[in-house]
Amino acid sequence: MTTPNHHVALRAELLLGRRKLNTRFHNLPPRTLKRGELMVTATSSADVIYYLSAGWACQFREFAASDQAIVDVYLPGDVIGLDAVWWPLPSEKVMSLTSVVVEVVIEAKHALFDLMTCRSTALYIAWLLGERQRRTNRHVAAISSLDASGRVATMLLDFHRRLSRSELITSSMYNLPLTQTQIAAYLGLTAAHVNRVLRSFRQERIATLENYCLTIFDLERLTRLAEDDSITSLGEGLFDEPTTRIVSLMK
Amino acid sequence: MTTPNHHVALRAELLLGRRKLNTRFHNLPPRTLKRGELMVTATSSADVIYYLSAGWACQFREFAASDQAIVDVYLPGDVIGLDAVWWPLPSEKVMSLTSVVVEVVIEAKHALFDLMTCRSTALYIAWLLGERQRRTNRHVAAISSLDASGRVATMLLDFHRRLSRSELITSSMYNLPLTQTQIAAYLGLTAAHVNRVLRSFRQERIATLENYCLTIFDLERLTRLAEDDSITSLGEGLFDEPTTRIVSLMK
DNA sequence: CGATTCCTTGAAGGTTGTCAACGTTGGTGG
DNA sequence: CCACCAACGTTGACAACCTTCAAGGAATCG
Repeated sequence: MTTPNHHVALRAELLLGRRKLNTRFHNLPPRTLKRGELMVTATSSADVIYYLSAGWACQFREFAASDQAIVDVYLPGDVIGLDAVWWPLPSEKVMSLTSVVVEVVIEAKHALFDLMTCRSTALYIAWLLGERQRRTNRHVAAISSLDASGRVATMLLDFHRRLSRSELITSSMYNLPLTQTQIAAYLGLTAAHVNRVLRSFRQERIATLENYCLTIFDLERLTRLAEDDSITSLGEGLFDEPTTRIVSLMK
Repeated sequence: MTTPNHHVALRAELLLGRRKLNTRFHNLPPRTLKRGELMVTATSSADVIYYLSAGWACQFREFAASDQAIVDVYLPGDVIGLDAVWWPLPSEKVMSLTSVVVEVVIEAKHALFDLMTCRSTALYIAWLLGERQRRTNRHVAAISSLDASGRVATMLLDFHRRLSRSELITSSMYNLPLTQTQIAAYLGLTAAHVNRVLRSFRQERIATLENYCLTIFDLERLTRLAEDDSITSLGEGLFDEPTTRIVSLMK
């Protein structure tokens, strides 16, 4: 049914939508924020959509006082606020992790009507939301089924892949502006244990994180850690039928 | 800036979009699936969007053989496949947890063009994607910062809230068609430990899960478990400045 | 040079996973 | 109808992983 032509047409339409969205803020002055500032607070209504031109940011949720979970990390080129525009009060906040330059895509909720009137823009926005969802799904799977070293490895590789895709990452080395406390809040661990995992990575010559700069030594082993390494030997289950093995969640 | 008028207009537009989307499948015959069938497989391309009329389903990711993480659970009234339409090969699969009735919203990728041409439909689809993202964010926060009983409590309350919103849940009692193994895969635990938590809930007269039927006895305590209960006494941190306490992720 | 934040490390303890076994249930075929 | 089998629930003992707590060091900033 779906011929390659449709893929091409969809891709072209998405690119057009991105261009149209970008024209919205090319005449507006960008905003700059210092490290640690809140972008989408509970006070100001959340009807703002930002384009993150430079710097990192994170979206987090406060459970009780002094206990926060980082839900997502935004890198340069990401769009912030798409998931929160629809609701009057955001349940999460967005904070800059570094100095940050943002462009305002829309400022008030009624601008959504203009935005979604254009088909290519609407397609592009849905595409952005879908991509974000996919990223979060990977994160959920990693957090819920990998141990600490697997989670750290997944995070390091995810940042690396996203940076490589958009910016020019020369080699296996990039700037990672998260404190270990923030990494812990992102991965569902404690800062102490993140530190231990990083130390083991350093000792095993897999990767090292010094002064907020990550260097990957052994990409292959890092990738293996990020996948599920709980299966080291497969000798015992050799006589299982393939059906029970493949869909073991049921039947 | 954003007056109440815009909220009203947005709400009206969203309702219109939902109606328009529903008309797409009101003339198509629904599909029925048995329990444990795959809906969005890797073999058939993922260009399908379903509306889940009846039954439960789940989206899961396979790490290695026999190790699966359930990323999301779909309830009647949910739309399935919105996050995966854009990509040629889906990284996750969707499986029915019960017998299921689904309506086909779109069958092939090029139908997206029609869909997004209409502004109200485009708005509604973006709203659906945003709602899904919010739900996942809550899930991430719960998994990464709550212990086992907190996660189970969060899940039970989430299902209860979603069912109450759409269907007619008489009281604090609903059908929960997940096996304990699946609950574990959803919450990042093991089946054995889920069992222990459920037993403690039963013994403490908080809630009970028997024959896939959940009964909530003590809604208040369940809610307290779902929030962060790591703060039992707040006597020690009394002299902290409020600033360091509120934004402890930084500064 | 305090003061603060962040990194680092060790010891102790708790929560959770692993493994094994058994009981129950429901479905299937003899 | 019964026997068998598979899937699910249940439980206990033990180990592993991770957290908690505490303390100290390094770096940055006023």
